[in-house]
Amino acid sequence: MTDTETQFLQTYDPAEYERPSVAVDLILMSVVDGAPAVLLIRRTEQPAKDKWALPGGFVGIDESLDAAAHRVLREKARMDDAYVEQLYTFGAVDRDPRMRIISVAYFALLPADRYAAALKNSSGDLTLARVAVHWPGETGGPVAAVGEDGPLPLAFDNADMLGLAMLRLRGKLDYSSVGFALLPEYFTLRQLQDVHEAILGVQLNKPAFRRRMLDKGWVEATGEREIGASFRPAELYRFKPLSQASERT
Amino acid sequence: MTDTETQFLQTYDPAEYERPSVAVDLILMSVVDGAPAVLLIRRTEQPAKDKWALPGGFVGIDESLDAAAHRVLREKARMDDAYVEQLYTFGAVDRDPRMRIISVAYFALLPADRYAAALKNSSGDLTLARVAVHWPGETGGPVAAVGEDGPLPLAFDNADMLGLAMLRLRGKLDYSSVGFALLPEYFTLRQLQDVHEAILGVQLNKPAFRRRMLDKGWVEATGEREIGASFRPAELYRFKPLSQASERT
DNA sequence: TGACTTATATGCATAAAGCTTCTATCTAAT
DNA sequence: ATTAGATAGAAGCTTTATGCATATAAGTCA
Repeated sequence: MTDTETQFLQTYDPAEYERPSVAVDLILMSVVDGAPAVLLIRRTEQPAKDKWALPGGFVGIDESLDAAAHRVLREKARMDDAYVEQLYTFGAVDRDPRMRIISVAYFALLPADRYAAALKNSSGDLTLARVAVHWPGETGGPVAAVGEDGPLPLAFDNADMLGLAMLRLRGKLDYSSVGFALLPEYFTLRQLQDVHEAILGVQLNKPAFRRRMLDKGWVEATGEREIGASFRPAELYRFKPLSQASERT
Repeated sequence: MTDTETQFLQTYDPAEYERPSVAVDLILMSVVDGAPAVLLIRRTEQPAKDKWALPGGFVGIDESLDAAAHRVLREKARMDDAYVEQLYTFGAVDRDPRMRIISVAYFALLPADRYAAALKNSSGDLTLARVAVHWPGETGGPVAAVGEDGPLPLAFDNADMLGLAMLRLRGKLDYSSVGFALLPEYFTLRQLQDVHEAILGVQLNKPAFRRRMLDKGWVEATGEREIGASFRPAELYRFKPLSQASERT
């Protein structure tokens, strides 16, 4: 910083504007039993008491947005090392009845088996709800969450956040490697296709899907085969990031 | 709002967290003479004095993010009625030396001829700088702004914002109708192709481009032809939004 | 051993996209 | 009036991606 900049700072009044609160919300998704799923927390306090909310938290004054998202992932969702990507910032004036809160939504992806521990210790305030998308393709719009015993009412604008996350996921699935964040390290091409079908909500053609995945160069055959299959075991593949950094954001 | 929520609000302390400032920055782009261009404002105050910055402003406590973006478009960029879309939120702790400022970047598009009035009245503090993208395809990364007399140094993280805007634009150009926001109401297919080539930074095949545009059903022939052309005048087309709402976000 | 089921490969039809070439239509020069 | 020059626009061929049907391979289990 230059000397003149330092001088400037001493005369600057940062209290000139009334400031909103800034939060991050996490759309932590997975694919469970052939359907997209999202991690929700039951609200025990007002507002929106007893509704279900995305894990979130306020952004600290000395904390970057990305750091806040990872902190929420750790502390509220009890997970670590997920694929995390900023999604959209929700800034309607009345989106939270308490006060003005601007929320930066992040979406995060983890394979289904990574949720088991967190859900066990949660004593019912955490749940991995099925996501019910009622629009075709990439139409967009809010989506609902469904638990074991029916629909789970979502707090605030969380249905919109969830809808936008599904939209983004559908859009990125085919030209980026996000899909692999939903699978364990070793997987069969059938599992990969199941994940794609769950996210997209459509059936895909098997030979074409397989060809496309292999042609993209994202997957690497291991020579190993799955075990415990009732019939012919499929070959196990591994995700192989492209050497050329040629992915969209 | 329920009675219990009202009761809750009376006991809630909104001053619990130290809050960051929230701003919006506008990447207002166009295509001028076959090259992408962006509207910049010369900074006359510290910090980053004499550097060039994207038009921006703080978000009012009773103002939505989208409303703030449109206000900046009107007041700082002196434009109205542009295509405006939220891009990304920049939240690094030290991105502004004055204080913690989280900035929600919006990108906006206007045809080149719409800038003339604003630039005339601006007495040199506004400029429409050429955007120099040095990465191919959708690699991503910061990009530079170039004025009449060479590079224009950008303030803060504005080069990153500009880079992300170019990336998003490249990504959306082919499957969404954003390209038409850069053209006047009536345009030739050649003009449309020129815009696409400027944004993408590559030459496109003419017959293929024409077929694709016509097949998508986005353009509508008017029967009119351009005037003043030195040779055979091309037919004028008009943008025709699809009846089915089938666009990605 | 053979029926059953899924994995994997192959061949064909269709559709989209790139490339080349041809024709049409205007201006401007002679 | 005629023609050269330049671009618009159309048509045909080739290549490539994708959908679909089918054949073969490789396991389990009765």
